[in-house]
Amino acid sequence: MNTGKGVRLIDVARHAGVSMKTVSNVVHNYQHVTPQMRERVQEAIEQLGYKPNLTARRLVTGKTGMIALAIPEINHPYFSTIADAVVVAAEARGLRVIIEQTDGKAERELAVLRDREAGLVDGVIFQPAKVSSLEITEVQQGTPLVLLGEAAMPLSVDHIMIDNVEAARVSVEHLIGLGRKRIAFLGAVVEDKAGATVRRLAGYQAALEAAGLFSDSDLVIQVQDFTPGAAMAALSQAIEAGLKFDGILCRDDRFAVAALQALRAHGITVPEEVAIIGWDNTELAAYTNPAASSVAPDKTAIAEMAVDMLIERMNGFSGVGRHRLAPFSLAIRESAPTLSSS
Amino acid sequence: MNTGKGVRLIDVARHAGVSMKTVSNVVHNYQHVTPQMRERVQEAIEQLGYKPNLTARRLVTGKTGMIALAIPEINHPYFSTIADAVVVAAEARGLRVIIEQTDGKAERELAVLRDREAGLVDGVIFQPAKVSSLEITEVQQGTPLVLLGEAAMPLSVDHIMIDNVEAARVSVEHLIGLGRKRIAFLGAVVEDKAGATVRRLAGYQAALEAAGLFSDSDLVIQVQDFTPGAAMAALSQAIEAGLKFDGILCRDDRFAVAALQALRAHGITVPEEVAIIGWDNTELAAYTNPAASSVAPDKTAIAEMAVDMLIERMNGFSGVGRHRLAPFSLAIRESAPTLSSS
DNA sequence: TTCAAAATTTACATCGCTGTAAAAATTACT
DNA sequence: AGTAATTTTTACAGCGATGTAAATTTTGAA
Repeated sequence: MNTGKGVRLIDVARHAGVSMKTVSNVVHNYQHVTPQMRERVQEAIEQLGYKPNLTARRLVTGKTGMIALAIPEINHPYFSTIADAVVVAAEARGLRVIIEQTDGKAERELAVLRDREAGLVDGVIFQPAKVSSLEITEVQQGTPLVLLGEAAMPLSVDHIMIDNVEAARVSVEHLIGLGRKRIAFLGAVVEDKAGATVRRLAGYQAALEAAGLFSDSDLVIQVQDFTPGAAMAALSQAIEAGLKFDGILCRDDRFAVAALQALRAHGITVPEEVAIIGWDNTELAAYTNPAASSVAPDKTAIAEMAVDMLIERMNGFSGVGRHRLAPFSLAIRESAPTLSSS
Repeated sequence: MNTGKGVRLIDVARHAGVSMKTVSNVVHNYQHVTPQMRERVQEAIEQLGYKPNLTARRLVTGKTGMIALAIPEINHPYFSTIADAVVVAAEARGLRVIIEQTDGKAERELAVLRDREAGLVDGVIFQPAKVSSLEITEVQQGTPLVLLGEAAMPLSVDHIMIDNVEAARVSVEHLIGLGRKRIAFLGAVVEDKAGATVRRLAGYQAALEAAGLFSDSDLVIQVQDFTPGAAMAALSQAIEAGLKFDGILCRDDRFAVAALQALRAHGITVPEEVAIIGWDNTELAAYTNPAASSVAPDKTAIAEMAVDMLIERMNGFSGVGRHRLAPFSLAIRESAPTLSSS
């Protein structure tokens, strides 16, 4: 009998008077096992309370059954929803998820890719914030990888995002449909050089031009960083400097919340005087006052596409990077309602 | 040379012309290695790009270096903050975290407890919602476990929460200090039988009685479930039934948001006519309009206490369950400001 | 009944690393 | 210099499961 704490395969085998491999076959539901043998082994398993040791199994198979999800911060309404969706999607496919926070720091993002210790996970889903496409290709070691978001998308790596240009276009179109003529963009974040901002601005401008509206660069409001405080300060300053506008497309829901606060502080009504659309459709948007309309990426779809693509890679697919667009919609709420109720 | 993909310890050993154990010693910074030997091995490690295989290491040591955090849902502002804090605390102590969502289902909660035997993680931090103290003791088999929250706290298991009675008392005291006389509690959730509600109600009542106020059971508002919608419906119904009150202590921030919406829908001003205090001090509370005061559990402290207690258990401590109270404060915002600004 | 083919079961090497105990090299002390 | 004490390095047996190939039993056809 085994002296340690755990019951091993060999303990079960001896107890049932069979070989280890037969027990293993029963555990794995291997088809060529006679019913009576299966029953005998099953009984031994239950009597001894045997639980397979995953670590040992992994050492032999070389698979961990785990994937990593690396995101800037868990404690962010968008990312926590993505994390939720990825965990659910992975679980449905028999995988477990380790969540890694990069804090949006380049160094930590690289650490995720470099994979200091091998064999922790079979693959990685990664939403970068700082690291460039080039750095990713240089550092990536052959561990299956799927990228999320707009920050980096090297041609060689699988990647998923929503069509930001189109989403921005649709949003601005919605504002125009409400009769708005001077629509601002909050905001162009200084540290976000190559990412979402450019695409969203492109869609923003395209919609304006398509409607024959003048796109005034003063209406593109610069924000120092990603905090709501910075957005509120930037917008307040613009208002106080005399900027006039009747609609705002916000870079994310936190900025939308900041915009609501800034407008309220200046006695400007929403949506009467200014209509607002946020981005990400997080819980925040539903709970503000007034509730905020928001671009709604299909987070479940993103997660499922990501996990599926990752599994294909883990199963040996090695084609060039696939770049997919996930669906999105526009969640309509009070801050930029439909025309009928406006 | 190794035919497979990974460079192994033995490959490094041969390359450097030393034994495997010496390489292992260098990797582990074992002190009794001569500097020149260390350098020689280090060079081989770098030349070959060796990464230790965690799975193999685990099989030998029996430690995984990972802990599980089991919570009802990641995508909830309170739990995502806790998750954040636990990940940070664990990482600072050299541990990685697997996050498991139980969806608040008893079945999944039990699965979490049973699962540990499989050697996936070295310990579990678990915030139960449904499972009883008895069930936990029955299923738990000596694997390190630390419980969070108010739902279950078997004597035999380590446990952390804030002093709910005291927190409720302080909150109601604050409302009384603002001159409020009829203070409601939103809400007593039907399915939460033995948990937080009882404690918070006790503190609520204690504060009322200490101030010589009548505690009217009509002011304890029943809510069907934990969704904001249910809370909003319950409060709206109470208002329409003619219930009068000038302050509300809410069970959590989502309820506080719901209360704000219900009051607004009925044209009742906050904080002038009704002052509101939420619970958990999540991001939501800061972003509502008006911003909501909220009971603020010290989430960092909770996470650090939990990880530290778990590590002690993992290191062999086997005393009786320790029950600790984590600090909390009252985050004051517009919905129930300080007297001077009210 | 006999023998080849197919279905079950077995024995054991192997995955990559670490712990142990022993060997070798170095240092310290008469 | 000679021997004991100490430090450094080595050899190799596991950790607990699975994959392979061989051994055994069962089945089917002649």
